[in-house]
Formats: sequence, C-alpha cells, structure tokens
Amino acid sequence: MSTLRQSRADRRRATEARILDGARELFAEKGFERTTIRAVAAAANVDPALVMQYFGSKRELFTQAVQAFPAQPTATDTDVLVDQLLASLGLKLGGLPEGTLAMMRSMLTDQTAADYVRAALGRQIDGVGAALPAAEDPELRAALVVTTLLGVTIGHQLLDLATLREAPADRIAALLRPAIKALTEPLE
Amino acid sequence: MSTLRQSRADRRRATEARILDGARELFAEKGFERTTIRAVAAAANVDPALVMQYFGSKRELFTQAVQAFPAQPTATDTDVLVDQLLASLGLKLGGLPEGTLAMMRSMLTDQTAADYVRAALGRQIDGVGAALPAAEDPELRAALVVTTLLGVTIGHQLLDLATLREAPADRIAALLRPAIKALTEPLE
DNA sequence: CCCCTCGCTCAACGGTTGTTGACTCAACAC
DNA sequence: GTGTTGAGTCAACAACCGTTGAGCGAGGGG
Repeated sequence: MSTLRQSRADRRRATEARILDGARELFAEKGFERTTIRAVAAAANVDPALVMQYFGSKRELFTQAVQAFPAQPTATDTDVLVDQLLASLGLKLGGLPEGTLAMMRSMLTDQTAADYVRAALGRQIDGVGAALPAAEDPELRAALVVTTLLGVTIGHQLLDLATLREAPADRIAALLRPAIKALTEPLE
Repeated sequence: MSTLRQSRADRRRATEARILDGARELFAEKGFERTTIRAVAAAANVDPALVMQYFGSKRELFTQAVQAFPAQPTATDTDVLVDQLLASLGLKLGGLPEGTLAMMRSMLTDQTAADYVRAALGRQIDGVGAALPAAEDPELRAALVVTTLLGVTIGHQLLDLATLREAPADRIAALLRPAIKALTEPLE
C-alpha cells in the first residue's frame, strides 16, 4: 500500500468515496435496476453490508451517487443561448459527468430517475423559453430545442452511434447550430 | 362469456394473442427487466408456466411481442424526405405502435434492445444520408436528423413532457420542419 | 365409447437480490 | 493498560424471479 498512517476518519471518508465512485460508474453503465449492491461493493473492495450501513438503501446510494444535473443556462441573447446549449452537450473533453449519464441511463425504466429528469428538463425548458424572442409558442420551441439536444446526447453518449462518435465535436456543434437557430426563429 | 363454441385451435390462438398483447403493453410501460413473466401471465389470465411453454423464454417472448420497427423512408427529394420523417414521428393518431415503444423503453438498459435500436437507427441514418444532396458530411447530417427526431419522440412518448403532450401534432411538425431542413442544407 | 392429444394449472426448485444482526478487530480516549 | 467506539466482515433471511416437470381435464378422432 502506498498510503500509510491514515486516521480512522480518513479511512472512512476514503472508502465512502470509493463506494460512491464505483456506484456512479456502474449506475451510468448498467442503470439502476441492473446495478447490484454486491457489484458496487466488489468494485470498492468492500463487503456489501458496509454499503448498506453507510447509505441505508440502494435508492439512497443512487441519489447520493448521482446528485447533480448540468446547470441550465440563462442568457437573454439568443445567439449566446444557443452557444451555451451546444457547449453543455457534453461533446468536448470526456463527455458529460458520470452522474448525469447515470441519471439519463435509468430515466426510461426507473420511476425516480424519470421524475427527476422530467423536472430538470422542465426547468431547462422554462429557462430557454424565457430567453426566446417574442415569437409564437416560446415554450413549445424551447421544448423542441431541449429534446433535440437530448436526442443527440442519447445517440452519442448512451447508444454509441458510430457516426456521431467518429465525428469531431466542433463539427457536430457547427451543423447543429443552424437547426437550433431555426427553432427559435419565426416561421417564414 | 360471449364467445361460445371455440375450437381448440381457436382458443390456443386467442390466448397466445392475449399473452402477446399483455406482454407488449407491459414491456412498453415498464421495460424488459421490470416486466415479469408472472405479470404478463396475470394480464392474460393465464398461468405463468403457460407463457414459458408457448414462448420458451422471457427473451423470446420479448422479441416475439415487440417485432417491428418503423420502416425507414426512402425518398430522393429532400422536401419529401423531411415530410416522411416528420410523419413517422408518431405524433398523430395514438402515437407509435406499442412494440416500438417497448423497444425504445428498454434500449438504454437492455443489451439486446440497444443492439437492435442501434442497428435500426444505423439503417435509417444510411437511408437518409443517401437521400441527402451532395452536401458535406451527408452521413453525419443524417445522424443528427435521426437523433433529433429520436429526442423529440423520447420527450413526447416516453418522458411525457407536458409541453410536448399539450401541443398539437401539426404545430410540432411545422416548427420542426425548418430545423430538419437546416440540417440538410449547406452552411452559409 | 375409448383413448390419445393438448391446452392449461399446480407446486416446486435454484439462483439472485436487498437487507439485517451478530461478530471481529484495530484505533482512539482516558 | 483498559475500556469504548466504530470500521469492516460473515452468514443468513425473506422475497422475488425465470424456469421446470408432473399432473388434470376437456376435446376430438377412431
């Protein structure tokens, strides 16, 4: 072992973090249902009972491990908004945070994750809608913008579509920009 | 009972269909993992063992129940293509077939469903890419078109986003058309 | 009418899962 | 040094799942 002389509190914090990291990775890879407490414990080199003792239940472990969702952008200018949205796509530098991937992975088959994502997307839609120019149906347009980016993210990060994986990130953003822009502009 | 005097073969076909219908509905609602043979059997008023006897395994029941995926459109003209794509969104008249919903519901957490959807989307991407004008990166553009529609479908049919559910179908299609068109046109 | 066929049920097995309680042992306080 | 706290383990329970084999009873051909 490289780490010598850890205090008891240090060891506790370390194994707790190891459990959370393993849980995040497994939840992101297999989803809530197919991720087992035993597998998480094994990934952290720990007894399954310890995971329960620290986090109470599998659900609690999930919520603790997943936590955050990307902050929704707030911009009044449409062009800046589009840039912010494209930037939060997770295209650059290692993709989205693993907690977000875990949440998205489970959102179609787990009620709790579905509720969370629905609420988060709802907030994002409201934010985008408020920033849109005084066009017709700003909220519907915002919903289409958000779900469009959701679809590209799913295809890229979760389904691993070869065409998207092989494409350079800035190329995707460049092609996507006019499409997003078209959703925010009045119909001709 | 209203049905009297069914032949043995008729009864067999009837219960088989009842099992398949219940399975399709449950798979579409809860996904592969969380759908239990016992629940399918209960929905069809039948013993769980009978489901096994007829379909061999849960996997086989899934593939038999889910079957089809919407046929990919083949059109040389871009405008016609866009219309075809928007039409296959499942926005009109009761949404997508339940088998398709079942497949999509499980695609993030089930390996078999993921492979199937990846292949189906790949074919769709190839089809759209071949129909695109001689612009740059036709395949990448096609992938973005397909994943965009995928995202809207997920938000609408699977996540039940209120904004999309409340909007009239033709309005969504009208707002989406310029965005899809922008993905197919050369950058300015 | 007999008897075989076949739709269908009943009861159970083996495996996996989340969860629990008793236990061990090293770290810390006094 | 002694007693206590708390990190970590071990073994097990209860529930649920897919799956199986034996058996029942009506239907249809001879």
